[in-house]
Amino acid sequence: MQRPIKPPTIFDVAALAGVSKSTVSNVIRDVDGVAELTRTRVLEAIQRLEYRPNALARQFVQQRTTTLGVLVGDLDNPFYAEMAKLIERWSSHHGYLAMFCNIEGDDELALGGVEALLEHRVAGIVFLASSGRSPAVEELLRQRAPVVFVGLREDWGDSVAASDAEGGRLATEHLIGYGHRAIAYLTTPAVEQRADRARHAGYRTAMRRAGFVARPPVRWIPGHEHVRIGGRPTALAEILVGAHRPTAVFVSNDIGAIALQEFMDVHRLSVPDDISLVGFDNVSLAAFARISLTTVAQPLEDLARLGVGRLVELIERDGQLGTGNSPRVITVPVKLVVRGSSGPAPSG
Amino acid sequence: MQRPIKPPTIFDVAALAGVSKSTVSNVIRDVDGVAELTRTRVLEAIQRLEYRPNALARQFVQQRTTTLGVLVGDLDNPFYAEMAKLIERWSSHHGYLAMFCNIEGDDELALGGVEALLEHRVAGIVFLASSGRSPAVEELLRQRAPVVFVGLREDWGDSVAASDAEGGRLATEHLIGYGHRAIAYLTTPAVEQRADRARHAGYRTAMRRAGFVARPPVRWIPGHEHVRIGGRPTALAEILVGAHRPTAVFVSNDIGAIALQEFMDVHRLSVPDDISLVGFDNVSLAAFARISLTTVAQPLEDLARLGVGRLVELIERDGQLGTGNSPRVITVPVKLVVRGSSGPAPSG
DNA sequence: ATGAAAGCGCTAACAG
DNA sequence: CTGTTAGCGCTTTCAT
Repeated sequence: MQRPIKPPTIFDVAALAGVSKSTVSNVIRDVDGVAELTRTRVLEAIQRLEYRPNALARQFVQQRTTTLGVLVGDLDNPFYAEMAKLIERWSSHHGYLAMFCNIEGDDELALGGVEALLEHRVAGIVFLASSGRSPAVEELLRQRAPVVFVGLREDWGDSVAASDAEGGRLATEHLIGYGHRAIAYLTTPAVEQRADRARHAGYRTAMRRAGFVARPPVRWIPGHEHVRIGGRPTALAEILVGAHRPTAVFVSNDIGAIALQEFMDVHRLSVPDDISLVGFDNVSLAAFARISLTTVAQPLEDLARLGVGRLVELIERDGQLGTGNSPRVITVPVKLVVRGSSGPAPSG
Repeated sequence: MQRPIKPPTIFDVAALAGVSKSTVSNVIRDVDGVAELTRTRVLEAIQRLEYRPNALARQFVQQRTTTLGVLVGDLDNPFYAEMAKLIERWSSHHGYLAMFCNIEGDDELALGGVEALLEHRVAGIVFLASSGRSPAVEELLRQRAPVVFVGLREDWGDSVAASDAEGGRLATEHLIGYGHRAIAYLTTPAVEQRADRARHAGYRTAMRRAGFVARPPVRWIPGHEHVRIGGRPTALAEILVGAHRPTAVFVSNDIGAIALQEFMDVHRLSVPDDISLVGFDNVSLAAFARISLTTVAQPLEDLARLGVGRLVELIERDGQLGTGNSPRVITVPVKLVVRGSSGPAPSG
């Protein structure tokens, strides 16, 4: 473990092989027009020295990197963890290395993260979470790094996301089909604003079509005892048992739904007998027998593949996306996965 | 969104401020001995141009980066996801950016990941999972990147890990305290070999002390219907109901334990009435009412803090860790968290 | 088919 | 206190 000695450079290889740097470079980059004999000699020298090209130098001179920046909402949330993994996989599939910044819903962190990524001259940035406010936005726009939003929408960049509104509608219609009419929509900060609104819009559509009254979103931070409706704080327990209590709740994300289920468990309320629950995302957790959450499945695989694909496209056919181009919006379909957390409305 | 135009360089700033590059550099690096007036002028120019130092160039010339490579076992596993998040947090706390490689238990991927990290001249590497085989090992050793293993041990580098053996002992003693004597040890590939062995050793210690017979590890890949004991494949279901069935199982990791719980649920076996379960890790999931897994808690926060701390130490006081130094091994304590998945042994 | 040479943006001596 | 200069390792014309 003797580190002080510096790694060999292209020059060392050239010397050992008895050729010039350029020739070595040509061999490395696999340009043709190198004599077979020379090539072998160089390759041998590379082996002997355990030469490893300095990506820094290469990227520096080429003025472009093969690194993608990824802004993640919160790796503790399995939805993000699963997405992050897939993004990484597709990045490396395209020959890019992924650099993650976990922003934990914190705008400061997000800004710092973007800053760092930009300084490292990442070739592009994947947003798995929006920074909420816009400073980072402006940074990026002007700092001209290609950007793609995956799993959410922003109007200043390309995005690949599921059809949230349709998901909301499907979830709600499913509950309506079970005879529910007092259906609430509950959301948590883990969901991006846009997605949240779209899911609620889908919910409203379904309710309206069925002739039921749509309620405003119930905002909950899992772990807290109270929620907000409009601006008004109310005890969550009260909402679940009060006079206007819903017989079903559509929750904007699985982790939120599971947390709510947990809350109900603790308060001795039955799912789905007292209240049916439907989530959104279909994280792997949702499939466990003990959780068995009915949910709207997002095609994670597609989101990642299309998202990274689009970003790489932007990067590689570089800048000429005419100034005024409106962002490309890609939508992938969702589908309902019915499990045990939803059931018939109590008769009465 | 007009990207073609190149970002401003230190030279542009110098020109605008009417000073030399060095002066700008001095301002940026905050070396003292720059006239207040000059500094302001430079700062202004930086603002006006939205200049952002090129980390690539800086790192290139300094011959050192502020990037840490992280090899993650599998982000789908909440244990790794949680660790990854904490590693990232502590990295950035020390001024380093984290680059993740998700290796999904695949040696090829691991090797490729290490290769890429090395080419990017990362300042150091955190292993959250070992590469299993040793090629990557040799690479690194000779390529001299400081390395630290977090949550596992390897004999060729520093490590920060929980006291696995003690954890195994605690878990087993807990079960023994409940009157169990037919206790099995079950493990899955999600756990590193060393950790696995140490946890099993702890189990054996406890069993021996109590005068019970320790069994060889049951190896299970969650999702599969059969397991291996020694080399012999057997149906998992059979093991759980057969004549020699255990009344308690200590599982080497939470995700495995939860999967086993799931398996039992599906097969209509009760936890803990038929079989008690104890896991290892204490992932956040384990605390859910519906899971309620008794487990051995690893202090994730400490692991991450100490691991990154040690790595940074190695990096910053650079090479002189005498050639023959045996690796520094840091051990953090574990503690048992008792929940509902363990209970008294059936009387009989 | 190979080599020579000019930089990429920045830092770090060293002069002034 | 500020400017000059010599690289860092590599790619990329352009000659040979």
